Amino acid sequence: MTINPYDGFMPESHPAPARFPVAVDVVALTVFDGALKILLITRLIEPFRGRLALPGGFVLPGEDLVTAAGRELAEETGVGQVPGHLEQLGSYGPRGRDPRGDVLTVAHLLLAPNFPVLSAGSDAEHAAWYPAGQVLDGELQLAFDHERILGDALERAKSKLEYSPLGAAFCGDEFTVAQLRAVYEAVWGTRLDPRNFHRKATGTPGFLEDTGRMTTGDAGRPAALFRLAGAARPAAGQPARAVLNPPLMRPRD
Amino acid sequence: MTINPYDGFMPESHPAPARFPVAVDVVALTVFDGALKILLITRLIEPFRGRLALPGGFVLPGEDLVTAAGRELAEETGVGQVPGHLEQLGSYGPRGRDPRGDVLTVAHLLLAPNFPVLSAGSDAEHAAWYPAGQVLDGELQLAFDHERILGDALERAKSKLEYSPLGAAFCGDEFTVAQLRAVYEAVWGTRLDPRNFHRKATGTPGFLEDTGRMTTGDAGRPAALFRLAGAARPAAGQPARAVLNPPLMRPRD
DNA sequence: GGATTTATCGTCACCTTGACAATAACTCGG
DNA sequence: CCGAGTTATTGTCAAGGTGACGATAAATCC
Repeated sequence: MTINPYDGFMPESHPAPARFPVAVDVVALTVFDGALKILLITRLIEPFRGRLALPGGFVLPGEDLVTAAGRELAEETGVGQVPGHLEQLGSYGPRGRDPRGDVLTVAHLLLAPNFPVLSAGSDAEHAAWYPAGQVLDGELQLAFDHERILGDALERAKSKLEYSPLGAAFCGDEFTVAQLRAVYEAVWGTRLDPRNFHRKATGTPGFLEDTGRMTTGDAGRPAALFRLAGAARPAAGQPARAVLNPPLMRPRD
Repeated sequence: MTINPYDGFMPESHPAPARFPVAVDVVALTVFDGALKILLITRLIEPFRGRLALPGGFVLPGEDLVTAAGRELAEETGVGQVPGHLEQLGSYGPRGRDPRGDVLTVAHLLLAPNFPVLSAGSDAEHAAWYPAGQVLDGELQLAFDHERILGDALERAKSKLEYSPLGAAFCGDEFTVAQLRAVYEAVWGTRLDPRNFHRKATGTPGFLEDTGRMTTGDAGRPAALFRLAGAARPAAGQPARAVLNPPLMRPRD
């Protein structure tokens, strides 16, 4: 009699389920210096030693997917807590993506304000922000199928900005309309008319909430500080929030 | 010395990755009799014996996710080939969704024309179409976390109709504007003005293509038959197609 | 043949958007 | 302190899309 905690998976005439290593990867995006940045680590072990890769790792027994994604992020950047909006992107594999064998990976998308990355201290890898454009241009090559995942992540991010308030996830708690616009411009890779953007952002009910405070010290006229309105703020981790309706469409050509 | 084909996953100081059974589930949707239907099987084995569930099963060694989803669909319905648009929905678990232990499941979404289901012949389960509304109303209870998955699938389907041409995936190769409208009405659960829908559907460049043929025999004036335009047709399985721009938004209240 | 049914074309008021003018309110360099 | 420069914000206007709904076309049903 073998000892098998999963005997229950083998009722009459059913084959035992195959078991796969399951990984989580995180496409962490942020915006600063007017450009969209992605968090990448330099692999110090084979395979793809020396190559840049998405932060990630294997799901541990007893972990859920989001838990594992948050843990990997924390381990490889030194942040104490997930600093923005984390959502599942999609699953890849298990075939043909890891030379060591079949691995299923569940990719996640993090939209966060710029947060400091402790590349020192993490034992295994250097983490740093890289311009997303350099990856797409082929200037930077990623390990595994991470370029494909990044491509999907960028498309998801672009479309999220259209119909959800998640652009604000790139900003801090309080931000100006111009800062929010800079996010849209960086993610979409286009320029937006400041006046029309201002009208749409402030005119959409349930999107922005005026804090009553203003910026000071910057060049030019002070700007009003906004925060995400309560209706648009993510409720305790769960549901991606309601809709920007009608959407704020990115220019198509 | 143990025999372990995945030794490569254990470089210095890294723990061996946990391995999970990986399942695929399929939320297959179709529209007929003016209502949105979902394909469900009656479970003949524990757990949840006798309960309705999404068709699905474990990923076999050497399979990819979509492959496995297509195979399960074929096994449990008798169809020879995936009859519509199949895409990944998202992954659930691995914790707390199967009483036998941790199982990761990758849910898929199938949007298909009504196809006949061979409930006889499949050895393990009865498959049949059920009104999606009955599940949401609580009249039908599903096994595992399948109600949650169904909820996510319906939301995805609703939003896909807004900005993608995939509503046509519910229709056959050729269809009338009214048939397409019936799809939208069933999925969204709303009535749409036939005249405005007609204007939008036929007026959107790259969406519909007039076949030149007409319906005959039905009550009322004959309708023109359309097909999905080349630009909107899915190219050889891969990319979900371009955008319905501006979108065809569902009425929000 | 007239009633009914369904498809399709038009009209009109309203709203949103893109382009862009005009001010407002600050910093900066002298 | 002053004008120049910079950024924020408020408007204006025309074009295009949408919702509501009238009118007509072309079949089936009795």
